[in-house]
Amino acid sequence: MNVAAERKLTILNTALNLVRNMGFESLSIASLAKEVGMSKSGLFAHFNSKEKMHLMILDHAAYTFGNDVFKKSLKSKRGLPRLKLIVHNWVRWYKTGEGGTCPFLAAAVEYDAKPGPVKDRLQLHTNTLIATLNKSIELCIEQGHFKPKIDTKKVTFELYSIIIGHLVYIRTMELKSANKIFQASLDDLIKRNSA
Amino acid sequence: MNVAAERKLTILNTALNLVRNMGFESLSIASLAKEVGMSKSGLFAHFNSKEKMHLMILDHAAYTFGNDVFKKSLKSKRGLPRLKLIVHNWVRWYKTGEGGTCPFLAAAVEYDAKPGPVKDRLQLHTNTLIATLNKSIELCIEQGHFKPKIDTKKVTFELYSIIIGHLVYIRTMELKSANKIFQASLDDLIKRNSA
DNA sequence: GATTCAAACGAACGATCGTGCTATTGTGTA
DNA sequence: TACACAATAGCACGATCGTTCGTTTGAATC
Repeated sequence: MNVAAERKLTILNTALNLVRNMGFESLSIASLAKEVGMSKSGLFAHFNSKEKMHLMILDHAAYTFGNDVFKKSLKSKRGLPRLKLIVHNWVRWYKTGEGGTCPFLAAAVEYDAKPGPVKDRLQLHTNTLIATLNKSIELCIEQGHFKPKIDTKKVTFELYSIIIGHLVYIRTMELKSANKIFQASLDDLIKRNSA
Repeated sequence: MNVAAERKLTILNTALNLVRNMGFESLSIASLAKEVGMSKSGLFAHFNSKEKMHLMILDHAAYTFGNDVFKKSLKSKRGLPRLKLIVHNWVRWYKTGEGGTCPFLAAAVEYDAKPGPVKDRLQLHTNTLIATLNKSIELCIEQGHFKPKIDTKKVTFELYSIIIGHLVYIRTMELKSANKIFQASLDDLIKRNSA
């Protein structure tokens, strides 16, 4: 990889980590520069505006998430095994000490009520995420693992919901039993929809 | 009510609205002062520090939420009717145009990784919220509406999850069918646990 | 080795941040 | 009505914000 491209990747990875631990607004260009180890103006030149920086972080988050969660699940057989791996990868995103909250959730807090390019991008990525999850549930039907009659939109919603719920239980409440409860709910959800 | 107390209520209500639409960090003392219509230093005197302001907003959010969602549900008969009203009141919190995201979710984004009094308070309120929800589910068992054998912690988790999920579907994705999907999931959850 | 061009830097800008002061206003009580 | 005191305002502070500018560095090209 290019030297310049590597540098940019380092910046975006660092930025993503910071955003996932303190939100978007708290991430100043100066603090990010210090974290990366370069000057404020030097880092600024990579983005040319804070809004563009936010957009790039959002894109990088989507790219990273797509890789870590969805792409890595392709090595499992399509259908239920793959769906399970997706959930497993997803949950790992929140559990690792290096991780943090969902970057899209962080963006949502600050941008849901602020129309503009950032909110649009956030919406795009969130829609893609849900659509991808929905697709992998449809695959479960196709493979005969789930009942054909189920409402995949509803199942997608429920699965996404307990993942976000798990995030809150783990990070905000720091509940010891969060993993166990989540797993029980997940198993139950799968059982309800299994053929 | 006292003039001073009324003023403080106005300040806190305004602050809460702002927080629910742009997060905690974006809420500066100056911007809040302007919104309320008073001077920066005049408003500052009410809190004496930004951290204390965040704490008071958090407390006010908990108080308001407790009133709007839980206290107002007491007029319904205990058990399932009351639980349904709780959920109804809760969802209304997100749907009104004046509303916004969950203030505790907003705080979580910025404070989950920052140990200190604010995170402690956030944790306290979130725990209380979940405990109260759990209690009202236990009441459903007591009243014979829910099966006695169900794991109330798990049901609480699932109910809380779809409410948060609904919030994301409504506010971030702005999905037209969000209400319908949520209602279907809610009905399903109730049916699964009904005696 | 000279030239070129992008990357990074240091310094500075106006604006705003949170936070102290002191003075002034307003409210409730004697 | 006069007094006491809380509430608010005005002003200034150092720090930090996003941003601009001109300069310096470093690597690739000729």
